[in-house]
Amino acid sequence: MTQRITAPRGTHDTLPPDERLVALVEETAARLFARHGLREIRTPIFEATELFARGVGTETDMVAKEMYTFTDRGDRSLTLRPEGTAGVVRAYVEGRLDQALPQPARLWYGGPMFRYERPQKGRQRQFHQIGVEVLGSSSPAIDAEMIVLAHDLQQELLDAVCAWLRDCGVEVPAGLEPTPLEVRINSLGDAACRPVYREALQEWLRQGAGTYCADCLRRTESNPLRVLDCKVPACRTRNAGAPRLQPCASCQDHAAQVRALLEAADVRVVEDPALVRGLDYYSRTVFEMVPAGGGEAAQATVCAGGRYDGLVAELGGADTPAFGWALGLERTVQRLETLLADLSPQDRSRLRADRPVLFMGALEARALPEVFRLGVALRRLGFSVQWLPAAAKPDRILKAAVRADARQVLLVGSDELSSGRARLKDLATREQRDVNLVAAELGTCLKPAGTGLAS
RNA sequence: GCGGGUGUAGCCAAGUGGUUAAGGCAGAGGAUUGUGGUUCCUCCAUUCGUGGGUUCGAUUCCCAUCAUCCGCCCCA
Repeated sequence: MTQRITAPRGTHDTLPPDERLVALVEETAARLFARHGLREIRTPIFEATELFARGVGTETDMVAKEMYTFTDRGDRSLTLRPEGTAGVVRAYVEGRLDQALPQPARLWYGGPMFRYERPQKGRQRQFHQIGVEVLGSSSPAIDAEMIVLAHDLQQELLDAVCAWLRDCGVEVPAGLEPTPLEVRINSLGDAACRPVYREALQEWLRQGAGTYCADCLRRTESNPLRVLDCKVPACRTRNAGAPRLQPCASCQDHAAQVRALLEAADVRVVEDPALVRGLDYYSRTVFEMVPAGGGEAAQATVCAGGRYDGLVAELGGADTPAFGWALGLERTVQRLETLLADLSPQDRSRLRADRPVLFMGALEARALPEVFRLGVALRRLGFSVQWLPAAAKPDRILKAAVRADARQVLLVGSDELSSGRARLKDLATREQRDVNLVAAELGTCLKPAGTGLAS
């Protein structure tokens, strides 16, 4: 046998029934985005390397060691995008969306991202994000609106999956759900107050240098805020006495308003002063959604984002405040999968996009064209129809119909061909009724199947 | 990038330095003579992730490699 080619490390195929889960997330998100007036934006999967270096920050791990960078035949340095925001901002500036769209511009995107990392559960080299970006407003109401959106999306997803299971005729397992998410939030300050704090913190850390772990010593110089996030117990204790950010008046005000608005929307948040994001562009509000109860799974952050008021200018646009977040598609699907975890193989096999309303089979080869013709006509009328592509005995067709989870079944043999009539059987009630072999007429006799969200 | 675990069919999984690698689920075909999920029968790994080595002989021991998982780093 020839050498088999496998999927590259850190990539995966999406196979049924997960493909439905993925589509459900995409559909649900798109629906919710539309309600918020967000428009989709599609940007290239690769960009000039310089874009990420400047936008995300040269010192970040993402840029320093995780980029898929290559040189094309024109000797340009290009990089497979490791995140979505930089590309969207680039397009916003390049496409003059500050003028072409009413401000703030409300955008969403989705697609694959690439980071060269050691794969683990919840962390792939090619993964997918769905994200939102609102550019052109510094209002705390935007922060709050987008965080509420992220929060509500998760609930809608659970509802959508449950609805889908019901449509498939599968019992929704009681009490079986993913651990609830909690929204953690922090303010990083702005261009006025953050540098001052950073300096002060760095100074404080250097004084106590001897008592910190090696990572923290390194981070003291590269990214002092991150020291506060260290998990080593000794460092944690020590950090309790670290100076806190003294946000300037406007930052305090901003944070307070975000808090108040979230409260008004009944979204509970956990203030987390240690919350630091790994990308340089964040300012003021940052947040992430993690399973409540803290650290069971290491790679469990489902959604994260924040305000990035300086990025647009950094990338050559006008001074434009903005807010955005991204959710990890695989991590989201992983959570939803817990709803399917306990299903029997029988139930599992019923998980499909669309339950057929009719299953057809030919009893003799000469009836096959008629079955085919009817099937085509019914599908053109909008019905979900399946059939056995070869003549078979009745019990065989019935079995196949049951396995396809069809509502009704129609057998066509020589008797039916000559009379032009056949018996339409309901698989649940076993009742049969006489129908003409005319698609339009047949259509009126078909019982609607559960159609899920597709309808 | 660092440290560790695992790798037998689509899934779960037994197994041993020695001719033919259990079993279950799923899948395919058939029987019960134009009407179904039961039952019954048959089939479904020349091969134990891959490549070397040790050995008379390796799925079993050793090395390498690949993949995956856990922790760290970091992140969605």
